[in-house]
Amino acid sequence: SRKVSADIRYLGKKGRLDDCFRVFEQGGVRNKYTYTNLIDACVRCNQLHRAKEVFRRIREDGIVCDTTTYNVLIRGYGRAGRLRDVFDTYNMMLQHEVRPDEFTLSTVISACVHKNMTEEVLRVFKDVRDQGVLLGRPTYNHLLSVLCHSGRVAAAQDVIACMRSDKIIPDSNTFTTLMNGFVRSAHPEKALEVFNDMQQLGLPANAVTYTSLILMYGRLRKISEAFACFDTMVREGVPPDEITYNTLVDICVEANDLDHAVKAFELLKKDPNLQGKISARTFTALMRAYCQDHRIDDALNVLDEMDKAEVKPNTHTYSVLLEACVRSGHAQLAPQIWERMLKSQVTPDSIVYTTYIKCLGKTGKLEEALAVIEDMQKRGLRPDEGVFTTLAEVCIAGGDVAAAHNVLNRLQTQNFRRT
RNA sequence: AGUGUAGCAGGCAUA
Repeated sequence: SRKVSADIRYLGKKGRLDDCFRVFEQGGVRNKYTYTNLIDACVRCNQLHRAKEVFRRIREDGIVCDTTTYNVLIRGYGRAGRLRDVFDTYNMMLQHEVRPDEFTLSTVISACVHKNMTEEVLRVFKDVRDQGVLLGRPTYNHLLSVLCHSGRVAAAQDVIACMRSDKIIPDSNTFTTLMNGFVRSAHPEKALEVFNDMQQLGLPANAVTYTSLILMYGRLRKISEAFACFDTMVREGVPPDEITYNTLVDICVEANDLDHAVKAFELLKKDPNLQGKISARTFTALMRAYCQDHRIDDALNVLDEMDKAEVKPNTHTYSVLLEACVRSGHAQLAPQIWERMLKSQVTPDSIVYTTYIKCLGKTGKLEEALAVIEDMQKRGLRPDEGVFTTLAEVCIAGGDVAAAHNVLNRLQTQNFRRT
């Protein structure tokens, strides 16, 4: 049983879901461990419908599942953004008298980030605490981050009080987490207050802390303050890391400030700690800056620069480029770029495919666009809702309504809900 | 035995 479970887990992490099922069936061991690992594998491979099916089979087999089984399923729903199912599963768990634990809380929190579901999160927090479970610092930090994100300052203060009564002293990470929550809330400037509190308590700020501050200035469209913050960081002896630079470039792009984006990129090049090593992520950020300015040539130059530096582009690189082609009226360049992508051994994902379909549609290549589905399947990729939706739009724009219907019918057979 | 846990980018949908 242990071996079967371990194999399923290993294969699931590798994305080899069919092998997981094979091992499960052939292993002949059916208990809560093998079942739970199988569900987990389905979730990791984004095959929620199979996860649900396995969960149903547990019951039919008369096996009692435990907290972990529910946690794994909840995580699956959370990743799919299906919040109602998250809480339905949670309630089912309580009904069956399976006790939620720290993992449950943390999983629910992850599911609720970016959604305004703080009441529900607080309820789970209360349930778990009522069980007498002592929570660790990471879980508290996680919880605080969601609360700040939703602007629930008072609730966050209550949680900090709970933390202290559990003898967990808020540390630098706690404060940084609070800042991050606020930066993404409706009131990014609150992050600065937290930063000041932190300084007063004498807690050290690290690269994450300063990067959050930089992001805050970006959100407030204060680019020069963001750069000043970067200078302070360096002066205080906190070495910026790659994410700091990426953030700097990104906020300039958001603010439509190409000059500063280039400046941030130059700063990175000069950083002795990074030794001139520039990742695909960073190059892509710079490309976005040019793309936003409709400077496709310059964006393509960045691609050349990557080749020269022997940095392999990734799927983001190409989706950014292709999207820029659509937006800047250069969709005719797409097939060339696509070939270049394949040549550099980048395996396109659904997002790159969707963007490519947009390009093909814009240049009236309906046939090619429709052929994309087969191309994806040949690669063992399951087209997602975005691919189908875009393809249908392209058909309609091309005046072929029948083809659009066809696409939507296929979408239904693929187990997707139509939106 | 198994699940979660501080900062970054792309299409579609959603507001």
